[in-house]
Amino acid sequence: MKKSKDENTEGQILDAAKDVFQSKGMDGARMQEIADKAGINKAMLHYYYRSKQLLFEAVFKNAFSLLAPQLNTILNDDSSLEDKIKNFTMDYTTFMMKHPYLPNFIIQELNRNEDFILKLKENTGFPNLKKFKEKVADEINQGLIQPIDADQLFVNIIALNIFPFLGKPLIKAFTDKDEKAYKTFVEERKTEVSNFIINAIKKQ
Amino acid sequence: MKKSKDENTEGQILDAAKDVFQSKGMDGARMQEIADKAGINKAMLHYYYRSKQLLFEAVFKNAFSLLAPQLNTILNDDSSLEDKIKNFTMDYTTFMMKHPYLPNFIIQELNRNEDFILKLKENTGFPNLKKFKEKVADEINQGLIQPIDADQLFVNIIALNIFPFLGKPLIKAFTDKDEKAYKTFVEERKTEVSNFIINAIKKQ
DNA sequence: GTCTATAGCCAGATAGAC
DNA sequence: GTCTATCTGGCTATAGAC
Repeated sequence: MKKSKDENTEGQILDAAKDVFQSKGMDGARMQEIADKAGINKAMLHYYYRSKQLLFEAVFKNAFSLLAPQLNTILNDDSSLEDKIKNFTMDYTTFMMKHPYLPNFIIQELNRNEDFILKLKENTGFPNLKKFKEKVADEINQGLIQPIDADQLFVNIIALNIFPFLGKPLIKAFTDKDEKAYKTFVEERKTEVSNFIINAIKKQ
Repeated sequence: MKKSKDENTEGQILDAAKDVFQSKGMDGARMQEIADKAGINKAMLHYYYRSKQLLFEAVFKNAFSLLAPQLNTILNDDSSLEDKIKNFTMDYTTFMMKHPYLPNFIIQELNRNEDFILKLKENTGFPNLKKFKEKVADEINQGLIQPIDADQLFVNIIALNIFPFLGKPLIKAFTDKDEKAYKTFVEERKTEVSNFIINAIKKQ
């Protein structure tokens, strides 16, 4: 059975809570709205998750554990930097178009409570840049790419990929795009962004 | 007199509200906290701004009007693209290091209420890409830079500049930096980012 | 496990004295 | 203009019947 989550109350609550927390944030979310969306009453939320805070943490960890594996494309496989960048840009953008609230939710709640990330770092599977740094050093030594700090490159890559989803309303307003034009714009970034990055770092 | 804002109650309230709204957001902010910070009582907030919503809008418009002129560096002066990019990256990063809450506040509240940007667009002085697009087309025709869609380039530029402030907790965690190392990292981006962009677009 | 009813609290907003 | 006191409503959380 695939849909076991939808079949029990606990899973229905988590699904509903995900929707509400991701669109309204911790402070803006209402337990009543979560209950309504899950098709049960408020008392059940506390029966299963004890408090709003704990329910929120369950949703947040779930969201983060969905996002972290995406980073492994670029951090931990053995392909060339060029392939890493191409694959990551393609996969990440595709993934985000399916989960548009995710980046903003993560970013926002981490800014609201910076200690929260400490809990995440304790978990196994928290993204690690070691292998990526080695690869960058390696390709610089081989003369394949220009010298660049690996941290800076990493931030550039995720900035170019994540920002279009964080700043969607801003981008739509500045570039005068409606929803449809914005979708096309993001779709084009699947190749645009990797070309841009590769041009920036490749040896002339 | 310079500090007229601090001398009257209305200005003190706006200053306090700015601090609280920008760090807690609309939903997380408490009128009591704003009153305490302004050194007056809750009743005065309503006397001057009528409601929480209106006080929030005053703060938001104020914040946006601080941000918008920054964009004019890149949009509306007459220098070359290369100079625009260099100057914008330098100025914007310097500015943001002084107002670290600003980008996250704007982005977050626009995502919470997408209609909000419509109110801003009515104002004169809302950033416009017309001149920037002409400049890009011009330099492509002259063979100075590679062909690129002006909207994509614009988003790349602001993504690389804004993201480090939006994703600060994430960056600190991924790259294992403490507050001091993060500051140095951002400082280095003042030149790093413009070099990166110029490499990406310049004719080989 | 699931429900209804309600406790208990805290927020935004207002009345009215000074 | 500024204050204290209070209203009113909405929220999280729980008690207790089934």
